[in-house]
Amino acid sequence: MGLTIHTIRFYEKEGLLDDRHVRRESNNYRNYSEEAIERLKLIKKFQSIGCSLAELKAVLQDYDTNAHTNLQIIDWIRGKKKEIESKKEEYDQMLDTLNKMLEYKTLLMEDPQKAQEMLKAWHAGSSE
Amino acid sequence: MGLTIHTIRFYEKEGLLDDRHVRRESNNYRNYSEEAIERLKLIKKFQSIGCSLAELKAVLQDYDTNAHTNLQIIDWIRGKKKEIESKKEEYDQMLDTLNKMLEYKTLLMEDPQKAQEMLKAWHAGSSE
DNA sequence: ATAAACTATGAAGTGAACTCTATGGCAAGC
DNA sequence: GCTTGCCATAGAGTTCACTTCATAGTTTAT
Repeated sequence: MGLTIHTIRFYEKEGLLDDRHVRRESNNYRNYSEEAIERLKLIKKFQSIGCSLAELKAVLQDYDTNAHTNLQIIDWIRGKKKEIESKKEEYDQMLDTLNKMLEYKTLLMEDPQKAQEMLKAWHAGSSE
Repeated sequence: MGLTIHTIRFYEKEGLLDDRHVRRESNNYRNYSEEAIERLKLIKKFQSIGCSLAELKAVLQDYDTNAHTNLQIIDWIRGKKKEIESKKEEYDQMLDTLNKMLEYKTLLMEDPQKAQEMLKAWHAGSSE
């Protein structure tokens, strides 16, 4: 599933997987449960959107101890949603920027003079 | 602008800023041009969407030498756009997941039994 | 039954992106 | 004129997330 054995053991060592996820066979070899696979997928997903392992560890532990922190978890989820939404906006802005760059570079190949003008107009507007 | 002096000097050392951006005064102190500020903003933006400094260095250098690589830059921009778009999709999926988690956790506080049912349904469906 | 290929452990190493330290020059305030 | 504070440099240290290494036990293939 795209993770090396070393990475998974590293996660285990860091406390992202516990006894429920990793059992030992008679020869001391690791045996990963279905839950482990679900959890690793979850880790990959959250990680890909910028969560650190430390953050994930804290949240996952809270999450599965089902402790007295449901409200805190709900807060965390809400916060994450906000983060993701603002990240998406940033991405939209970047797409705008990239589109401008693309337009400029394309124009530069077709009509360098007009490209120059475009550059000036852009610089004039970007001071704000 | 949210960067320490150390970070900026580090960028300079790494070749992300050059003579056009950083001039020296008679006492050898650095003097940053307007272009430097624009460039640092650009770096911050691109970095925040996951570009490495190495990648930025390469692209920026190509970009401002105005060398024979316009087509390559255009390709890079197109590639980046794709990346950003798929990243945005990932974020949407994450929002879904978070919404489900939120729903579950909220339900757990109101009606633990129903929450259990929800969890089972979710696990049954998530095998795909 | 012996070698090849897997598993285990703890610990050291890597690369990215800073961040800090040590040392010293210059400059302004009291 | 001396301290305080900013600037300079080179280089060491830090954090994160792995990744590799050294060593040793286990399983499988020939």
